Order: sequence, then C-alpha cells, then structure tokens
Amino acid sequence: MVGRKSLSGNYCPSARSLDVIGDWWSLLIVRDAFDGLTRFGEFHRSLGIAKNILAQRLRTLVERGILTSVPALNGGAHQEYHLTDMGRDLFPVMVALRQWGERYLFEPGEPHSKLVERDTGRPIRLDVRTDDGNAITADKALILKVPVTDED
Amino acid sequence: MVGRKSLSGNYCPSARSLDVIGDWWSLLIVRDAFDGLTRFGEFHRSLGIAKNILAQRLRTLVERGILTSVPALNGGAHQEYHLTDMGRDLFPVMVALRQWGERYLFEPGEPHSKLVERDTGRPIRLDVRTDDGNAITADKALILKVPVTDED
DNA sequence: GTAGATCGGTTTTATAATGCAACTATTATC
DNA sequence: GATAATAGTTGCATTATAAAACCGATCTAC
Repeated sequence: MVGRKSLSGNYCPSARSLDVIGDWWSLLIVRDAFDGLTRFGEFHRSLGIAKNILAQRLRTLVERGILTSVPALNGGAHQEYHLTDMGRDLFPVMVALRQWGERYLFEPGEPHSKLVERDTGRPIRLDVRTDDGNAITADKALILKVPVTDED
Repeated sequence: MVGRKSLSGNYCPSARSLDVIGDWWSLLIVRDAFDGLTRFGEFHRSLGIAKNILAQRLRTLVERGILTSVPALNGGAHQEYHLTDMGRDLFPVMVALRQWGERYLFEPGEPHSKLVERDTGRPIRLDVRTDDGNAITADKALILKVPVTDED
C-alpha cells in the first residue's frame, strides 16, 4: 500500500468530504462531540477506541478544522476538544446517517437513541428538497459534472 | 488487531450506520451507483480502487442489502450491480456530504459537480427540521439516550 | 505535602486491511 | 478461431489499527 488514496483533487464534493471525514472513527468522534463530550478520556470511554488511534484522530480533526483544542474552560489544566463551525455543520450528515440507520438497522420495536428538538421534544428529521421547497427522491436528481476536466 | 471493532450492537443509529457503510470505499461505490454505474469495470475505472478490494466491497454491499447483483439486463452474460431501496435511501446521506463538501472543501469559484432536479435544473439541498417543519440547527437538538442499557 | 489515582497521551509489538501486480476463466470482437 | 476485454482471484509487500505497557503531569485524599 502506498498510503490511502487521496480524493482531495476530485471534483465531486461528496468524494472530498469522504476524504476528510470518511475514515472509520472520525464521524463517531464528531457524533460524540455533538453529544457534548470534550475530553480525551470521555471519547476514549465512549468509543472504546485505542488511545493511540484516538490521539491521532483528534490531531487530524483539529488540523482539518473540524475540532479545536482549547485550554480547558474551567481553570483545569487539560485540553478540551470543541466543534468548530465547520464541525457543527456536519450535523445534517449525522442526522442523515441516523435516519437511515433507524429505518434499516433496527428491528421493529428495538430501542435506540432519538434525536429531538431540545425545547419541544419534537422528533427531528431531514428531507432533500429543491430551493423552492419541492421534495426530491434520488431518481428525480441529476449530477451535473464539471464541464472540462471530467473527474467526478 | 482482533478485527475492526463492530458497532452493530450499539443503540445509536448513526453508529450502526457507520458500521455498515462507514468504511473507506462503500459510500463512494454507492455514489457511483447513484450516478448510474452498474458494472465492475465501471466502478473500477471510476474509483481507481484495487480490484480485489472492489470485489470484496461489492460482495459485502450485496450481503448487506444495499446493492443487488442482477444478471445483466441486456442479454449480456455479466452481472450488474443495482441499488436496492435500502441503498437508494442513502440519498440524503450523499446529499448531506456533498453539501458540506461544497461549502468547506472547495475554493471560492473552484468548479465542482452539482446536484440538480432532473426536470427543472433547480439546485437541490437539504435541511434538518422538526416534523412540523421548523428548521433546526445542531444546538437546538438533543439526543435522547435509550433508557436502561446506556450505550449510545 | 506526599502517596496514590487519574488524565492524556506515546511507544512497542502483533495482526488485520489495503494496494499492487500477476494470473485465470469466461465472454465479446473481429 | 485468435485476440482482446471483462470480472474477478491469488500472493505478496506495505500500511493502518488495536492492545497493552509505559510515562510524566496533574488531581485527590489524607
């Protein structure tokens, strides 16, 4: 292996996204960050990830601008990892994954965590639409490739 | 290594989803399938993936119900790989990834492929909402963990 | 204030996943 | 019927990952 293939030059935005957060652990760490976790040990316990891998992932997530490491809000001497705006904007990705998993990966009636609006308790979901509000399914969509340098 | 950690028993739907499609190549294959590719060689050329890895991924995607392999529509003797309903329902995940990538991983003005409504050419986007249509940002959401067996 | 526990990692070592190239069997093309 | 393309499989080299041991700095209990 000559190192994992990089998709960073690809003109498909999905491909570039996967290049950045498509590895095994990154999105799980982000999920925990959405859940309010900030410290090394918290991620470690929550995910059961090996510590060396966790350290490496946190480092690259910070490098790539998805997390920042800030020097502990509460006087403590440790670091805390917080989502940046870029990281927080992964929210729809998380919701999409969650929605799909709920539908296909749980037995009917099997318990699972739920995502709700904090204030009202209403369930949260997500839909694909055109900018004028029309709901879209996959078959009604079309990918326009970039004109010259075909790549996508 | 004792095999890559399985998250299939996790009560967080996002985690289970990542367990199924969270590896390096699966979502890229699915993206190409959305793009209309069906044959081994097409995926191979499009992704530049090693052939043994591609074969393995196609096999597990079929096993897991995301693709089906059908015996060539046009009399030909080869297999074709098509998205199942389960696979097609990954569409929002793809759109979410695409939208995030467009925003953060391209220079202003840098060309990239675009997703539009086939009939009208209108751009497609996606939003997180409550079931009564209220737009939601990450900070307004809350994950309700499953009651007894804390896991998520 | 010091002994022990906890936190946040790094290092080492073993194994699994990946990539590459070569090979094969089957199917299209001429 | 020869040639090439397709759709893989096999074997080997390399990389990524995991588990466990280790380590210094900090926090806690006494």
